[in-house]
Amino acid sequence: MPDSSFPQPDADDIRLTGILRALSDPGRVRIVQVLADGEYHACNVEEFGLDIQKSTLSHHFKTLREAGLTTVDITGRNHCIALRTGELEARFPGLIASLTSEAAVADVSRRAAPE
Amino acid sequence: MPDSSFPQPDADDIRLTGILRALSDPGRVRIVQVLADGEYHACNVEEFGLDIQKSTLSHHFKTLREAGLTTVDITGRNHCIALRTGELEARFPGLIASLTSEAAVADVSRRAAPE
DNA sequence: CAGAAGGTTTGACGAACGTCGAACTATTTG
DNA sequence: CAAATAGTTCGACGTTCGTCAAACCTTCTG
Repeated sequence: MPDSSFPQPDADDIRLTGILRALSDPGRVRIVQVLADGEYHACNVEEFGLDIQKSTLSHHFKTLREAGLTTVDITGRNHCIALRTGELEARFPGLIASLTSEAAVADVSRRAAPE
Repeated sequence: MPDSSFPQPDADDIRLTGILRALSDPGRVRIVQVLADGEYHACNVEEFGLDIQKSTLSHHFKTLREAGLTTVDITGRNHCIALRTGELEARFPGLIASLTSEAAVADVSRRAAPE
């Protein structure tokens, strides 16, 4: 059960447009791809290698969670997030798989257009 | 071959982040879903049922085309667009299929949250 | 209990975005 | 050739977004 102070939508309330809106930022796509291993990951900057401040990262976490993509686990002062893989697959079959495929990860890793 | 005055990226230059950026607008997602039948569709407002002005629609067409999602065919004064289905599938397998699945179309059709 | 550690929240700022109406271009029709 | 048609481009507008630094809140540690 998710922590009540970090609300997330019910599975039925996850909207495709909300997901796509959340994934319009390359950094957030990267986060989802890192989470694709199904594990919980610590909510710190090093974990995702994103060269942004922690307040910005926290904002991205919030955006992903409110879109229904992630869930949070809090133990002590450590926050961890994970993909809601099962619920997302049930709702939009194949979507997460295609976004975290080898081709997708390779494309996002190569950040911008090679000049 | 695409018309030179409506440039589109080569298949290899289609970026996932570009696609997701283009699809962050619900109207553009809707357009892609209408195009999912593989046919060319006229570039007019009625075709997509989107309650926006034609200048706005044209802006959406441009965004989709520059992201590599669509291609244009011009005959006389009629412009038609189609999804670049094959190239997109080759580049990001399963992505378009998941975005235009029955579940995805149903979700986007039900525009906002039911109160 | 004082301080450190791990993240979140707040407020502000500039950039990017969706939208529209008006002007424009090219083609077809009378 | 003049008017109509199909759609794009331009310029302007209000809004939303990503970003950061600073303040904040909990939990852990000495």
